[in-house]
Amino acid sequence: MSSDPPGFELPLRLFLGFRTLVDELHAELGRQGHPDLRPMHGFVMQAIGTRGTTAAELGRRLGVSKQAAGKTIDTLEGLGYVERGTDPGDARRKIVRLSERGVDSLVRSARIFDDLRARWAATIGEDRLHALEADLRTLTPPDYFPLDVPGWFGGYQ
Amino acid sequence: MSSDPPGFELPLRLFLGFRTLVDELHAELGRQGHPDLRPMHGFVMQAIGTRGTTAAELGRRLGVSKQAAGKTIDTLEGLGYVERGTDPGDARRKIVRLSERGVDSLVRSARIFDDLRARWAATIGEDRLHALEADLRTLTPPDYFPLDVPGWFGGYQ
DNA sequence: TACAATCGACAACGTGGTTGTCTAAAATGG
DNA sequence: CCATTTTAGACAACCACGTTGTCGATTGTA
Repeated sequence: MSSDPPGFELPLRLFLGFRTLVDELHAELGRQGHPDLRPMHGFVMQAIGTRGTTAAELGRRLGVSKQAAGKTIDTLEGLGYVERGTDPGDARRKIVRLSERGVDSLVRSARIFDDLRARWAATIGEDRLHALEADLRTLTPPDYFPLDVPGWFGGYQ
Repeated sequence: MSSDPPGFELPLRLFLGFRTLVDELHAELGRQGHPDLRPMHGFVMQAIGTRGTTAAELGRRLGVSKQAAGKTIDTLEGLGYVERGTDPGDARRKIVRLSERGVDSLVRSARIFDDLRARWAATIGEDRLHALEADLRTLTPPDYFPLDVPGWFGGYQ
């Protein structure tokens, strides 16, 4: 099929779709009181979850070292999105939990993403969007959540 | 429509699709003699093009400072993928051109991406993949090529 | 009880990004 | 024609995020 698009357009479009959605999310998030959040912060907080976790566990979940996870937690703690506590059953562990502000940002993010999805559905149709999501679900690994994006893309080794 | 997927799945799937394709590209690229290329290098070389460019122009094209573009060129030059030359008509400008090795990596990348696209077409069907590409083309800006990914995602401001 | 494994912290380093400053060369304008 | 502004590239200082290596403290285990 010589009429097929060249293969390099596909990754570019996927990235642009991702970037467009995330940029619009953060523009709106900024208007709603969270101007200092970066794209990766949302993924990290999602990975922390409502039950909390530790730096080492977070690192494993995100595919980065525990030191890198610890630094990111430092940043989020400085911004007021997470809080550190102790584990009564294990003096080594320090539990990281979302603060009220952290939960608020996740709630708003979910709502904004729903709105953005609705706009996409209005543009190409709900059936087409549904098919797009279904196809991507087929083509991508199910439980994969890599968050080493800066290093992965730019190359820290 | 309470049966619609939550909005946050869409950006995640788009990113995973992008990441899956690029990871498989670089795995194969590594087997074909280019093990030290990072994801961003391909985008940068694509932006340099066969006609060559300058650091300042490259920075404008990629949305980063000329200093950042210059550093990336330093890296690619050290890896042997680009070469610096002078501009006979303007002593200030230093033209950056793809080396033979750089062109080879782009040719191989294009072929590998075509193969990966064919595999996706075999999985979900050429018509569905065609629709997916067409929809993404509708939903994303046409001539946008942002390469500040590490900073954009992680946050250098 | 001695030993191994785990957690969190610290240090050193590499890479990519930024801004600011500087010199040289080119474009502009009176 | 010359003075001024603009542009390109190099250099330095700095920040963010990643890595590996090391360490003390705590927990699990043979």
